[in-house]
Amino acid sequence: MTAETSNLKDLRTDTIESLKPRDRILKTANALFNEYGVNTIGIDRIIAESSVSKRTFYNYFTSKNEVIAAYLESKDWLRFAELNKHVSRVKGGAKAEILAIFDFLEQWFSEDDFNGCAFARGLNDFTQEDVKELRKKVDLYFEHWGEFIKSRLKALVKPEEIKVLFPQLLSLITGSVIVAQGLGDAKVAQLNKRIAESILTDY
Amino acid sequence: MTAETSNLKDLRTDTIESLKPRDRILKTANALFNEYGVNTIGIDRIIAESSVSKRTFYNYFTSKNEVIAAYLESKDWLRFAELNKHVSRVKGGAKAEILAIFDFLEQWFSEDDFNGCAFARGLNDFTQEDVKELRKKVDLYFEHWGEFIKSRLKALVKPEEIKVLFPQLLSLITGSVIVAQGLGDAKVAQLNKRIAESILTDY
DNA sequence: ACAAAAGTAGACGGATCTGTTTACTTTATC
DNA sequence: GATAAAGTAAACAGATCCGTCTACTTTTGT
Repeated sequence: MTAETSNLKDLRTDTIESLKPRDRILKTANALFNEYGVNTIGIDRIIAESSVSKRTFYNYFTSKNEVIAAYLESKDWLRFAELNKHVSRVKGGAKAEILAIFDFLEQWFSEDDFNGCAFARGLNDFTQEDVKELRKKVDLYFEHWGEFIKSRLKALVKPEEIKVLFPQLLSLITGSVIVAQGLGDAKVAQLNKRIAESILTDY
Repeated sequence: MTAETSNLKDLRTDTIESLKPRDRILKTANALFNEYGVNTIGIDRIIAESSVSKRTFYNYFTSKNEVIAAYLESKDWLRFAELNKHVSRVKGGAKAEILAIFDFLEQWFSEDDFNGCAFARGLNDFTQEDVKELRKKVDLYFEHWGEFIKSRLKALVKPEEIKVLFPQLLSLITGSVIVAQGLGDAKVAQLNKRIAESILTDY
């Protein structure tokens, strides 16, 4: 995330009116993209709901894709900021930190604006040539999960076992998201935490 | 699926030229929707690539949404037709049949046109009012997974345990899809099969 | 063989979307 | 307080997309 980019965490506590134009745009875009997806939301809608003129919009962003990129960057940054904050309170080493992911997920799924994962969406949305840069943001997000999980696994298991445990844990995480979204059931995170415990039981 | 609707399995073996107009449309739409998603593909593209006139298109389908609906119905029908065929060869009762899902998944992920799950996409694509009917098709698909899995679990465990095991198994399945798509790794299905074995180990 | 059905080709209207531009107003800075 | 920066409002071009329609040709059934 660039230095001049506000992050969404700050924006969440402010009212739209109190924000500067650029942050109003970001906050509105975040809400709309989150609810309806980046494809079905147009620039005009973002402009109207953020009470900003079109000229101002294009003064801060050179294109729609750039807003989407900023949206993804913010999501990525915020998700891991919150995850790290959550995990930092956990005592018990690498294993406990991995298991804490699922408590974090349950919390996330319980937010009233939870609507699936923007990056899982992105796997499907950003397949065309003109959105390759956005697809890179998606890949980055999954790499961040890789860094988070593998750095903990390294303290627990041998390198060969990471090749098994990492895809398994990532499946449990992403599967939780889909099931929570599809069945509307946040508790699935705790059910999958039990599985994570069992596959890490010897460590 | 309605009686006059051809299924995609039949269409796969035929060349485009040998097919009747309606089937050419379906086959082309299937390929394009699968690769680029239903939102980024327009009617004109489908018409051009299926070598059909616009009039003919609208003679068989009253709207774009109707083609998407037919596409989803075909996918749903074909997926469970193949899954049931796969499972029917398995000896070993309900548990073995559940585990066979993951072999089926690996096979699916290894297809060269694998590009994630149309219904996981649909969870995100079909949120607007005018595509409620399409969202219903998505819900139906997940209900079919529920029927498939729960009917087997009933033979193995008590009803309360189904409430735990079903979301867990569905997470492993959907998580496999996302990870296979995101990391491009079909082998994740086998890794998750091990987990499924362990959570069903006492049955 | 001939009429009806089904097909092709493609123009067209109306809507929508992105991004540019013009004309004017407010805000901020020195 | 004057000037420059930043904002509003909205028209506009160009592209795309869905669905309708006209005009013509091919196929099919009896």
